[in-house]
Amino acid sequence: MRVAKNVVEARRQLLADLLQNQRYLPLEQICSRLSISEATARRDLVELQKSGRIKRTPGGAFTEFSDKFPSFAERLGRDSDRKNALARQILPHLSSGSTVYIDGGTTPYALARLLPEAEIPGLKVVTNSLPVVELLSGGDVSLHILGGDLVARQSLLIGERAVRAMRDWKIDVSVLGAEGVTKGGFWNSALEVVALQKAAMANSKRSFVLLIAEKIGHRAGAQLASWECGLELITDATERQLASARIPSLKMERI
Amino acid sequence: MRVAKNVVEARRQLLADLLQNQRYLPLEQICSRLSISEATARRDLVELQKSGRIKRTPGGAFTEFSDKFPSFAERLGRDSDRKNALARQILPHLSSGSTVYIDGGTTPYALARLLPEAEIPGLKVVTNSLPVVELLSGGDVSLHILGGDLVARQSLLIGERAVRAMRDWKIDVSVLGAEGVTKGGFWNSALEVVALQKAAMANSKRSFVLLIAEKIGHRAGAQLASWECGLELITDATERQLASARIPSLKMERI
DNA sequence: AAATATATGATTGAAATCAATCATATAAGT
DNA sequence: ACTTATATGATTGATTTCAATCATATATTT
Repeated sequence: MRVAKNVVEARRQLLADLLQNQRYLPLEQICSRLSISEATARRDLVELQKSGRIKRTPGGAFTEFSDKFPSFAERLGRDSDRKNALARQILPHLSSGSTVYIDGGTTPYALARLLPEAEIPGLKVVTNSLPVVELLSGGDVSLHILGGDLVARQSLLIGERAVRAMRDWKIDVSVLGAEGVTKGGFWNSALEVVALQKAAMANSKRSFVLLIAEKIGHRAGAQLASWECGLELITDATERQLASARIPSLKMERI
Repeated sequence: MRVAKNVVEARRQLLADLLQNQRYLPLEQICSRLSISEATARRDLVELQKSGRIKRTPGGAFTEFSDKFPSFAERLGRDSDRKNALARQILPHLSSGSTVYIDGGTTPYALARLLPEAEIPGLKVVTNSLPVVELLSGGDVSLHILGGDLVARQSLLIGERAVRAMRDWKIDVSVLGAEGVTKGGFWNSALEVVALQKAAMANSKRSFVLLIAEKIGHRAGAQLASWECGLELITDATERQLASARIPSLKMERI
């Protein structure tokens, strides 16, 4: 029987995500996980293959792209030029021998991508982000990982143990991501993420938030910091965008 | 017709490399690229799958993991059948809801490979090994990572912070690797690795060392434990091999 | 040099997979 | 409300894939 178009599309998206995570799924598993018949599964696979999002094999399907940290990889591509530009503003603050904390999230990850070619001698990197670890492992920065609980979909470490591990560090520069900023301060979605970011701020001489223009004026569930906390904003938003969201133009770098 | 062993091994290595690069190859392509019959291709795939270096699909094969951890991947293939067999002895000790610590090293890694299909409900995995993280992330075990300093070549976490993080845990079963065992006890090469393993033992109800027969009688730079520490040996060595190294036959499982 | 072990390709029957077709229930269009 | 379009599950016969078996040539061992 016919079902609503959006239902079909949602299911196919789900299947694509599932395959991103699992890399390969036999047809049988696709059927059982999505509770659909073999015929429908095949039809979905045909469509997803047409749009190039997956590849099929006899008896299953897989994703060509597999970054090990998939949902992360999805978001990664978006606006990556602009994220790079933001991250580049951080580099002057990273002196040789200093310690930088790179937070989870795609924008701070952009900084990690710049580090190998920046060649800052004796730089120590502390992070809770597995993609950052994967990217920098084998390079010549000294790499340190907070412990904690893995949030698989985000591939980052959080939880009480991560916060405790953070307290062990003296950070020179923290680089954080956020969901939005309003005149009330900085916002993020998950409490546990914010808890760790607060710990990072408390242990850092300076803390930066990288934020692309679209996120100006947005707020989310958990407040990271108010404007009085010394958190510094780096954004590519224009003066007008900032003014219209009534962001106080305190410490801030624009590009 | 029989061909030299090294030829076979070289061809299989080539196939593994090919798959690393291509991610997925249909059987037909494998045959033509390596100029081998379907039967031989299948046999090669079976072997490579046994050693965990590839995964098969109907009509082809693909690689599950990136070569991000190269030196690790190198050692991985060797003796993997036997390592799997050793690791399998651990499974009965992992009850649902329990917490297992999986140490760095290729032998404990073999255990991680068994976990997804073992499907132990509510199992918590604590580890200092990034390959283990990579393997299990996205699966349905609850995954926790010790913090610490990354040893790039080994892709594992060590150092004082790792030891401290370990103290936060109550482990049911620790699974450790070692360089050798003598009548004097268990040995490993690096002091820092041993320090972490000792912490693991101290926080575990039971601790196992997986050791393939060749390592019986070897000693290395740092002593992990003497025989009185309750560390349990799981090995595929014969009674004779053990006797000739004068290993006391205390707690021990052989296969 | 002789005996043994084994890697290979070919074959084969069984099982799995595939695309196509069909009836039907329900969404979307009028 | 009525008609049309289509997403779905079931079925089917053709095709593909698989593991097992076998004969043979050549490594390896004795």
